[in-house]
Amino acid sequence: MNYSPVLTAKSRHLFAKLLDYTQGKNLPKGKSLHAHLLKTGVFPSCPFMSNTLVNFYAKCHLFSEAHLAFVQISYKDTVSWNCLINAYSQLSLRCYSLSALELFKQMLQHHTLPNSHTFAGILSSAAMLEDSMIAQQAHSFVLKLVDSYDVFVYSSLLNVYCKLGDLISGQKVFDEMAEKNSVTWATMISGYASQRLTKEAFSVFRMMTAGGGEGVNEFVLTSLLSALVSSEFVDTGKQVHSLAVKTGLLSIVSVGNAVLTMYAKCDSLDDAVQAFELAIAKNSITWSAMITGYAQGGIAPNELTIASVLKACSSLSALEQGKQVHAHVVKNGFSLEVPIGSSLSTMYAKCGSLDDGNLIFTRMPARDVASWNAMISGLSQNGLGIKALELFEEMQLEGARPDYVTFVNILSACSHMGLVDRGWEYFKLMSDKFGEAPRIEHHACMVDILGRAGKLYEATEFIESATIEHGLCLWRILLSACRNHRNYELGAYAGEKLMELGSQESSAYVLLSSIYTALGRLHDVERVRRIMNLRGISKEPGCSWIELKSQVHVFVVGDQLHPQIQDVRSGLWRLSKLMKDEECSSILEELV
DNA sequence: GTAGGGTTAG
Repeated sequence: MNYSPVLTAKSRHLFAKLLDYTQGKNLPKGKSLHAHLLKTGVFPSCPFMSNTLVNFYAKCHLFSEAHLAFVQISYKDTVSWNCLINAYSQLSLRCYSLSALELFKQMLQHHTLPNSHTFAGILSSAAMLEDSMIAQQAHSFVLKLVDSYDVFVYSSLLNVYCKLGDLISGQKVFDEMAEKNSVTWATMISGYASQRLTKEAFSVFRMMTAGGGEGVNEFVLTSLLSALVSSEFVDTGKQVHSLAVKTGLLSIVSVGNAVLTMYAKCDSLDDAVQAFELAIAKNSITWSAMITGYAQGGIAPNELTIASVLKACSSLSALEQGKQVHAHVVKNGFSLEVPIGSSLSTMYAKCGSLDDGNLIFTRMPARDVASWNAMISGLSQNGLGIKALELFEEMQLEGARPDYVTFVNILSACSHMGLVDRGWEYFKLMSDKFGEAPRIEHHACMVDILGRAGKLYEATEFIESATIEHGLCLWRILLSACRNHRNYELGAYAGEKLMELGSQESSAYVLLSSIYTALGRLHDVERVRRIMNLRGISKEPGCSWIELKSQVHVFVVGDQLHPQIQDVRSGLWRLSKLMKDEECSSILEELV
């Protein structure tokens, strides 16, 4: 069946909607439009509607859906292939770059002619893989198939040569380009910067700004700043810094980070610290840069700075960097008093290095409540709940006064170990002995304790008698517990409460509708879905990643793409079987 | 009518 290339007014309207959903990553609406297009036969026979659908799933990061839609398209044209190839190459992960190249091979085998859009993606995959063979092959393809000097393709080509360290070829491509834009300039500058060719990087920048400062953006500035790598450039660095202020670009986090790093590399640690303290936006890179700056600078920061850097290490679980700071503490002869001792033990405990944390903790001349809390929570989170409770007793013997955080920690320890009575005991002790009114966190812990232990009606009664605001999260915890214990009636009750209270969490709605499905109440399933749509709540695809040998592996729900996905699945199956005996398989069942 | 390129740390 061939589809007429001319769209009716109605189809044109639907097409505009699909584009709209793609931009807004509106998964539920896009999916229901997909179903409609399938019913009317527009998908998979209408080429550009189908291509847009592939792109829609790719933009929503549902790659298996995108792949499936792509496979189903009746007549795959160049754009169909490009949608999928570029979706993979944009992920900037080695395994997906390989998938992009594999698709390109298949595209050629299907006698589909690639065009400039194809090469933009293929070249960025080649850059990701730092594969010079692929780069050269793609280059000769470009010379044959892309007639004009397409600025996208040539920027990618320039980029791949820069990544390979071949600045001769890079400069040649750069010179040949008829049209240059900010991306081109930034790429050329960063190419020279990465080879520590500071003079060349700056001469490119001067060429760029010769006709006024147009086109200077955050990419250009960060690239330029990265070229300033030693103290001889500190004055130049200050000029670039002031340019960043003048243009207002300093408020962008990447620019702020680059300024900080520049000062640290130019041995101007005071300026780096000032840049850090004045930074409007900070992220993990900011902290990382500051820590490295201290580590390389050899200048001893004061106690409070060390403490705040250690705190950053804790929240980022940055054990290696935390150790670097510890080395500084030792080298510069700081004592283990508060705040340094406290933040050090906290850092080790939060990073899961309990023995080191405990060592610091016991050596401290005096401990503040934060160090007690950190050790207690470290023990509890690493499966040593009994030890956590013992430490709580020890804390009281030493005369330290527990605060509300302490109680959150010991209640969650009780929850992990299934200690219902102890939980109640501590919950009451909190107000009776220490005059601390239980907060929402403590209520949440209690619901969790009761829920895990299967005391679902007691938990319900607890929630309904609680005189505390934000009861929403309590019902949410109960709902999960009901699902785990397969008490669907009570689960439906909790779910209805959540909807009534106007929960915005997609997972609550999904759970509730799955409970109604299990109960066979299909019109209720429909009702929940309707309310969810009405309130504009969409289900974000679950995504997780781990780092192995400096390579990040990403997994999305329904993933078919990871090269070892079969091994991962069979591994999960094995684990699930093992866990069946332990009666906790419900968590894994959803994964497999 | 649908698809594309670049930066900062370690």
